[in-house]
Amino acid sequence: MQGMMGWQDVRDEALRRIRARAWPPGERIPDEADLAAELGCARATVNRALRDLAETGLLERRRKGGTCVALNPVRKATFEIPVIRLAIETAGHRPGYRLLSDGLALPPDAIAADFAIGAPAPLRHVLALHLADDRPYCLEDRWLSPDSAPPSVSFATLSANEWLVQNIAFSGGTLAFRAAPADAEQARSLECAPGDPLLVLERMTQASGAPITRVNLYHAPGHRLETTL
Amino acid sequence: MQGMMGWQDVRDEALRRIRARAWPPGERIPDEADLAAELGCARATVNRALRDLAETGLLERRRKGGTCVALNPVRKATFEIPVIRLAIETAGHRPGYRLLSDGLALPPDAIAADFAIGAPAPLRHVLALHLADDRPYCLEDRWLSPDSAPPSVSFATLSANEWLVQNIAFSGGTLAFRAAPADAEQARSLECAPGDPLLVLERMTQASGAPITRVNLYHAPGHRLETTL
DNA sequence: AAGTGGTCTAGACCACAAA
DNA sequence: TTGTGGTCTAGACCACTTG
Repeated sequence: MQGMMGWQDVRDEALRRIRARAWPPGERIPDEADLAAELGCARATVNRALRDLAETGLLERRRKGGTCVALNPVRKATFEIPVIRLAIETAGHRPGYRLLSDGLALPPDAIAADFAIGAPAPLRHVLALHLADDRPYCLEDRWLSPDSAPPSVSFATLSANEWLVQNIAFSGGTLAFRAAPADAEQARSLECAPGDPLLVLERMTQASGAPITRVNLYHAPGHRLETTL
Repeated sequence: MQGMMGWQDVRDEALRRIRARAWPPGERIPDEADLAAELGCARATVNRALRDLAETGLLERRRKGGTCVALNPVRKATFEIPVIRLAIETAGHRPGYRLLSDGLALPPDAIAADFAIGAPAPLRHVLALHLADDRPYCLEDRWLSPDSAPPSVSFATLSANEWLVQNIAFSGGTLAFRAAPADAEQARSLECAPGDPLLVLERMTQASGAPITRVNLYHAPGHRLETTL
């Protein structure tokens, strides 16, 4: 006995063979049963290990087709999207929050399209500024479906971001990054110059298929969103 | 028998209870054995389902502590980072590539720090432009460790991006997004105006602990990086 | 038709952390 | 100390897909 082979050990051994080109890119590797026999463990253990590598994009698995080393290992980067206030605290700063405006308004076409509204209808529009150590951190520009938050809910002290996370059953959505120049209003809020490049995070949130909220987060110049591969 | 309960069914049922507040945020849920008995399946099946929900941040699990519904569900967004050429093709465009410069140079301090170089030493510096339908798509600004690519390797027709993916055993690294104004040279390459906001993707790649390459990808104005939650 | 991964099961032991 | 999740096992059946 060469010691207990846990699924992580099996995964590491497979990784070693891939990196050593013992299993070259594009090649088919032995099937689960053979590997289990060779490594002296159950097939379920091998399955767990190879499934893990497949999830990270290093292996491609197909029934009957077997398991191959991916030709173009697609890197998968994972970002954690916490509540803004927590992100600020985690970075070691004192969070602050200021509601700038809150009322009904006609959404621009791009937003209306996201809400799949036929006829133009006013939506609740909330503008708020998040601060880190009293300096502008990001500008929250949010449109809300009437179904999501009753008008009685005030975002004066608790950000919509936080209220929604705690009160709405989230089920899906999309996320996008882009860069955009600060317009006059954004520049005033974020205390930067108009035209300064801002990192924009666009989020669309749905619950049970229906759009709940559409938010743009305009981050102050210099902001970096980082993760580990 | 109420039909076969697969682990995905168990996961969906748990999701339903979380959203219906039958399992309120912060509360402890029944342990695996109880759920298995209630749902009429094996504990391993319940384990697989709850582990899945824990990975997405909806549940928090601790040995002996049991399983709780997360108080502030941290969303995890996953981006797929393919080879640039494939990203362009996937978007339905014809990929193009042009090497702009390739030679030894002294890296700026920020880059040198990433390579953990004590004394200033020249590194291989590659500038290349990726095109989509003959229009600028992104500018690749890359520094290479001497260990990674032998000087004999030419990036004239095959991008460094692609060569590295296929020839270097990747093991880890970091990724960051930020927004930056185009400088004069970037503007010329990307055919935009100086100062235009660019979405910058900074990537640092390591193999077995040693830095391999450091790249900045400057995306043409208007570029959006999207994903699904 | 047949090979391969996907999953379920029942039982067991272990590791960790809370009481 | 003890409860809970983490994992392994051996065997089984099924689903998909390729030849």
